Amino acid sequence: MKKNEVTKLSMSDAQVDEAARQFSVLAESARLILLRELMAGEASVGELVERTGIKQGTVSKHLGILAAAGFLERERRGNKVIYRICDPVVYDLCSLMCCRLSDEAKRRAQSLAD
Amino acid sequence: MKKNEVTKLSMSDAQVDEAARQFSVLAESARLILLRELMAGEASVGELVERTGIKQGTVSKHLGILAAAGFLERERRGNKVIYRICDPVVYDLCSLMCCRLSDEAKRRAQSLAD
DNA sequence: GCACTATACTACCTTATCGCGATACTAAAC
DNA sequence: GTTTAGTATCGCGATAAGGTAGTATAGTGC
Repeated sequence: MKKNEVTKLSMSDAQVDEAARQFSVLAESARLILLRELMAGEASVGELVERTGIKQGTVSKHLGILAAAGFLERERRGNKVIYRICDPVVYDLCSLMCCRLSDEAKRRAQSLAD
Repeated sequence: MKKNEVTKLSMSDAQVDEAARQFSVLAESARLILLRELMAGEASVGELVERTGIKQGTVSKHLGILAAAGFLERERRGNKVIYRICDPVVYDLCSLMCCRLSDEAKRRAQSLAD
């Protein structure tokens, strides 16, 4: 499957639903913050709670959602659970979105200059 | 800003919020369906209503959301309004997600084989 | 101006999901 | 086996978003 062929007309409605579901997993500030932390390397739930200030239950829930979506993988290590990014696509998706945001910012600055 | 530097640790919480908002725009089946149609070329609201079977009010609303997010641009042509994709990033984001989905499918098939 | 078509806007209801607190589970340590 | 730290889950209230119907606005042709 080549990149530019994939999205043109070949997606079934079921695939569209699934894609939407995948995007919705990334459409949450808390989850992006967790991903951002995990981009620096694997971490346990407790470490992420400490670093982000998000409540434990909430962190656990979001990590579960990210793992269920296939972005993260879990590993039990003693009485801790380690999460790490297991799909490099995460980096690409976030990079694209970030570039897009900076471009938008430039565009808006341009508009203001008029 | 280089691609692989962007998302590592440099995003502020405000940028994360904005990124989440952008992803949430794509986290909707109806909007992905409209994007899929528009990937074949520009189209009017009426044409999109016809092709997708989605109600006019709903189509108009979603097109408005996509345009507000900077994915689409509007052009009034007579008594019709034409929409078209104005940000090529859309193709990349959707391609990445589609490739990811097919990979996931393969992974799941592999798991079933065990 | 008047009818007709195309698009946008508003209000309402429904559904989904977030964050939180409390609680239950799991594994190590004693 | 009991305790303790770490993690997961459940139930709740609140908030946000989607879909629809109805209405308003804008352009076209007579």
